[in-house]
Amino acid sequence: MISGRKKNIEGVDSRERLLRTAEQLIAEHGYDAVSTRMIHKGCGVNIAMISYYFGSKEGLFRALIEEKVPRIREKLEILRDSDQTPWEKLSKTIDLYVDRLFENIKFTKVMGQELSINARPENSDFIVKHIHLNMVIILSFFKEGIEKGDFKPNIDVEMTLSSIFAIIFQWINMSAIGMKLFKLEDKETVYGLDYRDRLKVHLIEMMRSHLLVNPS
Amino acid sequence: MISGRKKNIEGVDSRERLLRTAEQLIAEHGYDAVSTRMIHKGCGVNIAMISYYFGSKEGLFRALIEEKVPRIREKLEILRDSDQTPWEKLSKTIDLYVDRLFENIKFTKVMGQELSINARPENSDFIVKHIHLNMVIILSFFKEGIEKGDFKPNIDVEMTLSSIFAIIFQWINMSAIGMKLFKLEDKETVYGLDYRDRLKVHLIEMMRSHLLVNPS
DNA sequence: AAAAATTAATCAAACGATTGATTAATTAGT
DNA sequence: ACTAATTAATCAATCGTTTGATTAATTTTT
Repeated sequence: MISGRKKNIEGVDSRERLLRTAEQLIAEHGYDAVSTRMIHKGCGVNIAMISYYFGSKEGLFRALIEEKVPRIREKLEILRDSDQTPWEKLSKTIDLYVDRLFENIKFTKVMGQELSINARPENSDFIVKHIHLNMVIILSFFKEGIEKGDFKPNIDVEMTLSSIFAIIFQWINMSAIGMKLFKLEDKETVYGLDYRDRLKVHLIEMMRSHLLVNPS
Repeated sequence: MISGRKKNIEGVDSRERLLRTAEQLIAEHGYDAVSTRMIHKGCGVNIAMISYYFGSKEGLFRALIEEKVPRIREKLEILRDSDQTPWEKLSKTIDLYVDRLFENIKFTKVMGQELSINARPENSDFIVKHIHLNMVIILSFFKEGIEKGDFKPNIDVEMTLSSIFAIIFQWINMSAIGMKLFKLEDKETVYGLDYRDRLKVHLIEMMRSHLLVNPS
C-alpha cells in the first residue's frame, strides 16, 4: 500500500519519464500496440499521470511529436544563409540529416509510422508541415546550383529531394532489410557509426554523379 | 475434396472478402487499429469466420502476407536468364518493381508497417526472406554490369540496391510528404500513372548517371 | 494552509476469441 | 431414385481480458 508522491527517481520528473518511455515503446511496437499501462509499467509513473500531464494518451503522443519535429530547421537556415557553394550546402545537408535522424532512431521510427498510417491527421499534418518547410530550404540549394550552372539543368529536383529523404528514412525504418542485405546480426550495427558513414558516403557520391555537371 | 455448401453472397466467397477487407483496412489504419469487428462490419461476413478460416486475427493477417509476397520473383528470374545487358535488366527491374508495388498500394503499405514495427517477427522474417531472395537476383545484375565493364567498378552496390527499394517504398508509404512537395490535392494523384512514370524516369536516370561508365 | 503531485481503485466500452445451434450442399447407402 | 449421413459454412450470443480514462483520497511541496 504505497501511496503519495514518489520523489523524482534520479532527478528525472514524471512528465519527462512518461515521454521517454512512450517514445521508446511506440517506436518498437507502434502507437496502437502500446497501452497506457505498458507506459506506466515501463517507467513506474502512475497511470493517472498521463491524464494529469497530457490529458490523454493521444495528448502524450502529440507532446512527443511537437517536442522533436521542429528542431532541424534552424541549422538548415544557417546553412542557407552561409556563403558556401550549392554543392557544399547540399552535401552538408545530407550529413546533417543523417546525423539528426540517426541520433533519434526511436523518434524517427515513430514519425515514419505516423506518416504511413493516417490515423491522427493532426499529427501527420504537423509533421508534414515541418518536413515541408525544411524541404523548401533544401530545394533552394538545388535551384541555386542549377542557376549557377553547377548542377545539371534537367534534373527532377523534387524527385531527387524526395529520394534523399526516402533513403535515410527507410534505412532507419526498415532496418530488418538492411540487416539481411548486409548479413548483420544485431540491429545496433545497422544504426552504428560505420553504416551511418557508409550511408552518407553513398548518398553524397550518388548525388555527385547525379547532380553535378562536373563531378570531378 | 471440396464439399458441403457454398453460399457466396454476391458470388464472392467469405474468405476472399475477409482478406480484401482486412488488406484495405490495415493499410489505412494499421494492424492494431483494425479490430476483427471492423473487418466483419466492413464486409458483412460474420466475425466467427475469421477463426473458422484463419484460426485468429493474426492468422488472417499471415494469410494476407503469404498470399502476395512471393509473387515478383518469377519475373526477376526470367529477366536474369535472358540475354539482355545488365543495364537493360536493371532498368526493367525498376520498371517491374514500381509497377508491382503501385498495383498493390494497399498491400505495400501493410508490408512497410510490418517491417517498421517488429511485432509478429514471423511475418517480418517471412517478408524479409522473400525480399532478400529478390535482392540477391538484382545484385547479380549489378555484379554482371561491373564485370562486363558497363558499370563503374567502385559503386556501393548494396547501398545502391537498398536505395532503389527505399525510394519506391517510401513513395508509397509516405504519400503525404509527396502530396505536399508536389502540391497535390488528393492521394490518388500521387499513386496515379503520371507520377508512377515520373518516378520510374527519375529512378532510371539517376541510376544511369550513378552506375554507367558511359551514360551516353 | 493552500497548491501541486501522486496514489489505488474503479468505470464503461471495446477487444479477440469461442461457443452451440443452424443451414444448405454434397456424398454414401440402399 | 430416394434417403440418410456427412460436410462446410454461417450465425447470434457470450466469454474473460484489456483498454483509455476518471475518481476521490493521500502525500509532498511551497
